[in-house]
Amino acid sequence: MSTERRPAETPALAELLSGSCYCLATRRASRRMVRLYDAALAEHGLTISQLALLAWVRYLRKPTVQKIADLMEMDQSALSRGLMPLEREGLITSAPDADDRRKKVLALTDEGSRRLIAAAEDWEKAQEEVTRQQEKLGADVARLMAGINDLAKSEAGSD
Amino acid sequence: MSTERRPAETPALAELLSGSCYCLATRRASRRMVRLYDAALAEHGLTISQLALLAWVRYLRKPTVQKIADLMEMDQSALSRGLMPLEREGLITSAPDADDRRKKVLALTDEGSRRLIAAAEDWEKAQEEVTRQQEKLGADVARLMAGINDLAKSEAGSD
DNA sequence: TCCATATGTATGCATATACAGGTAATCCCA
DNA sequence: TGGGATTACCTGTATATGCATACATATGGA
Repeated sequence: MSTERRPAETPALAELLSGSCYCLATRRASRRMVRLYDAALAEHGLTISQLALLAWVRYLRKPTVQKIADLMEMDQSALSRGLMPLEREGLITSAPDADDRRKKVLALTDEGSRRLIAAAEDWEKAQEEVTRQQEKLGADVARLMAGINDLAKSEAGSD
Repeated sequence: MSTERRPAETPALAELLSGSCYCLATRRASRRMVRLYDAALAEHGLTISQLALLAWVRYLRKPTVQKIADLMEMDQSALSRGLMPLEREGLITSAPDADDRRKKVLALTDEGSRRLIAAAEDWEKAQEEVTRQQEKLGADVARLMAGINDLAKSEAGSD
């Protein structure tokens, strides 16, 4: 009954490109955010990921690779690699946990602490800039954040 | 007047880790989405990025690297590299544009077209799965999409 | 026509990320 | 207490991304 149509005209493909793909839309937004925040932090020689990592190390009582990976909802191996430039630059040190020598316990160096504090100020500026953009865009983006936090729900552990 | 406090207790750092960083929240959501969609497409040997790229190549009249990069709001160099595995596997071919030999005009192979169509069905399933999750989460995530599309606004070109 | 400028791609380099597989350390139970 | 199962981490491999830069091609005046 339906008229013949080329597979190309699959509704799915049109939908995919129309901007309604949750994954592509989210990733596009992510790229945009990362560019903005990384630019704001560039003068400190840190990326937003690295800033978050430093912050977790400072925050946790006993920061280990797996612990932080869980909190950031990332693969442990990715986190492990992300550590390297920070150790290389002397912002972080590590040592095996005395209680469980499999675990690698991280710590900020003084320099790491300084960089973290300094960069956090510019992080704040980026954060405020997005807030201002939100105001221009209306309230939708406030709900956006609520939505993202529901969708990417991760129960922040206590330790 | 204010009591002394360690820099560590900078409000900014607490805010950063609390989940209210737009950038980190968006990226976390992105990672989650990509895992979901990539898993759905794995049997076709395609990632969500690659699927989108194939779809654009099929959609545009004269698909070039820069054109698609603009549409996907990505750096041209990233797109250029993303092309390589697809050309290597024979899903895409390329040739210089006769009118402007700087431009690289892309085209799907038959195999590329088949893979695209087949994978689009599983993309649809992932999309539906997210939709179902949204229903469980309430209406917030619908607004999430609206927000994302505002925030990551990109005017889709005509060509 | 010739050069300065602009545009389209590719490459070098660096981080971000995931999955698989390997090793060491721990745990737990028969 | 002797292993098998589990856990924590690392490394190999591959894609995803961006920035700076190098190159070739176009384009537009002078």
